[in-house]
Amino acid sequence: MNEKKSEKNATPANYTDGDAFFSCHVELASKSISGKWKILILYRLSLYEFKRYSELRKELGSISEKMLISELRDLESDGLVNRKVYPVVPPKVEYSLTESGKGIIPVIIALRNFGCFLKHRN
Amino acid sequence: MNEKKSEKNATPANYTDGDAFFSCHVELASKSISGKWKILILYRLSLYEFKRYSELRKELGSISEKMLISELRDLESDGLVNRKVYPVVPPKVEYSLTESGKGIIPVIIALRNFGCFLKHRN
DNA sequence: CCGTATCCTTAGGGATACTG
DNA sequence: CAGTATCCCTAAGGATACGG
Repeated sequence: MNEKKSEKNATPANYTDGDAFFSCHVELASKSISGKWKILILYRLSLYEFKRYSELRKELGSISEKMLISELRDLESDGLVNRKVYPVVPPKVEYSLTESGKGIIPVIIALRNFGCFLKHRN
Repeated sequence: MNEKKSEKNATPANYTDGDAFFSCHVELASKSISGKWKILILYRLSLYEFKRYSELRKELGSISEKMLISELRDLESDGLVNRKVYPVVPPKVEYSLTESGKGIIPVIIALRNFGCFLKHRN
């Protein structure tokens, strides 16, 4: 993995992958989580089997209705999030990660670790 | 890790962590890579020990001068990227990941895997 | 409860030209 | 080569009010 490039230091990381392809994959993935709220929403969803709209809203704190719903719609059309409507009154809607959506979990974990590291350096 | 929540399904992920803290870490990390180009820049830097400005620009293709330089400045002041100026003419400037910056590598790898997975589903 | 609909503001980002 | 300096514009995001 870490092959010597010069006599002095090793390359930080060689992912042993076709370069253009790799970039493309990273790009693809990062696009699906772009925006101020997407990863935080996905993170929240990853903590529960199902999550109601109102709960999500409460936990995310400062997000506006508009943003929450539009981000959820994006994630839904990307196939990362499932929306389940119960035909009851008052309305009940539950969101959850799809199988594809669960693929984001390792990313979230890595991000958590990185954030934790950032916080405690110095 | 995956404790049963109902009789039917397991919780997708319980990170066995203080919830508020966790969210905070994820948020912190995601802020430092927000923006259209940051992860792609970090990814590029992670592939090499040092990378010259012009090379970076070439590899990133469609990025504008303004964006590249401002993203690099952001990353620099976040302590993720190092800028080394050689007092020669014509000018030569090399960018590299700091030790903190290298902490992003697992995130990039996870993103790559996720992107790869997204691409090949169906 | 779960959203829409509007309006509004800012900043993210791009194009181009110029400089030490 | 490695940036600055401008100008410009769209869309991301926020606040609020209303609707099924």
